[in-house]
Amino acid sequence: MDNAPDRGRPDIATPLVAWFRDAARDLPWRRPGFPAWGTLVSEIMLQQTQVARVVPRLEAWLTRWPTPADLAASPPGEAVRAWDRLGYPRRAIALHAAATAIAEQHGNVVPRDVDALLALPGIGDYTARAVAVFAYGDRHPVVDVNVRRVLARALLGHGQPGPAKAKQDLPLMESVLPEDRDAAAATNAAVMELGALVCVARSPACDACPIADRCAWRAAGYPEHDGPRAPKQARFAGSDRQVRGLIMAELRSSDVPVLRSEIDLVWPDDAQRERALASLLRDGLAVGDDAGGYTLPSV
DNA sequence: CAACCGTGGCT
DNA sequence: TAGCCAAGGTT
Repeated sequence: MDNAPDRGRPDIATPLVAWFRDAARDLPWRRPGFPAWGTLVSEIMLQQTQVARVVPRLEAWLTRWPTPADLAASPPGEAVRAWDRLGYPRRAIALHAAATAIAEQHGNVVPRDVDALLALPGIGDYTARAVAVFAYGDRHPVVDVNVRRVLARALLGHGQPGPAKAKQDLPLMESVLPEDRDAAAATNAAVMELGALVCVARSPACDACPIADRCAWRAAGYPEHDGPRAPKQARFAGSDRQVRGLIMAELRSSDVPVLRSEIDLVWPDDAQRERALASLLRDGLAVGDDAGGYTLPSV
């Protein structure tokens, strides 16, 4: 047990892991024996998507496709349909492609190596490490928005994390991790859970925080955020994203090709509708057939 | 690096 | 209620 903090920083790992043992939510991917494939699917579903919306889709997904090869054997359009309304349906296409690569190039076993995971479509810096740590118990820093916020507050004394910089937070999280593998994995999960349940973006529950006594932000009197902020999300109403979503809803709900005349009904602006449809075709989320209809991808 | 990519919960 | 925010990734 080596929990010695680096660089004179306070030890947040020990109290957070102790807190996590009691406070951790009972989530599917924390069940004993949960497969690495399930962890991979869950992490992709969880990208920018709340836990409560993911859980039911995840369980249905794993029942239908218990291994990567099972998913690879279905058409990608079925993955898009099962994705339902989780949003960012390109993730479903990427997950299908990742499953195909795992089945064909990795013996149907989800890779354990971070670089091998990074080479899969739809898997970036966060997801690769999350799979290596949460599915395989390896020792890597896992940095998502929750972790960035906890570190910004507890260690740097900032109210909010700055814009996500290229891997700048990885060394900081690394400095928090105990040497021991299992303890490091638990610390990753605990910091993330604190950010999700207690050290939330708005109205953090500092009274219930297990590291309030060593929080730099609290010690500094909760200064307002000064540095650069993360960029604001683009307006959704009236956006191309909304139009894409409306077209995708049509395609998902139809067993037969959707005619142009039906797609024309989902949005009044011709140019924007055409732009959205073209981008869906480009992304492989929609396919045009010979008869001028559109479907989800069947191959 | 900035812009883009869905959908819904929460205050 | 309008806006913020969510276990990010790709281009």
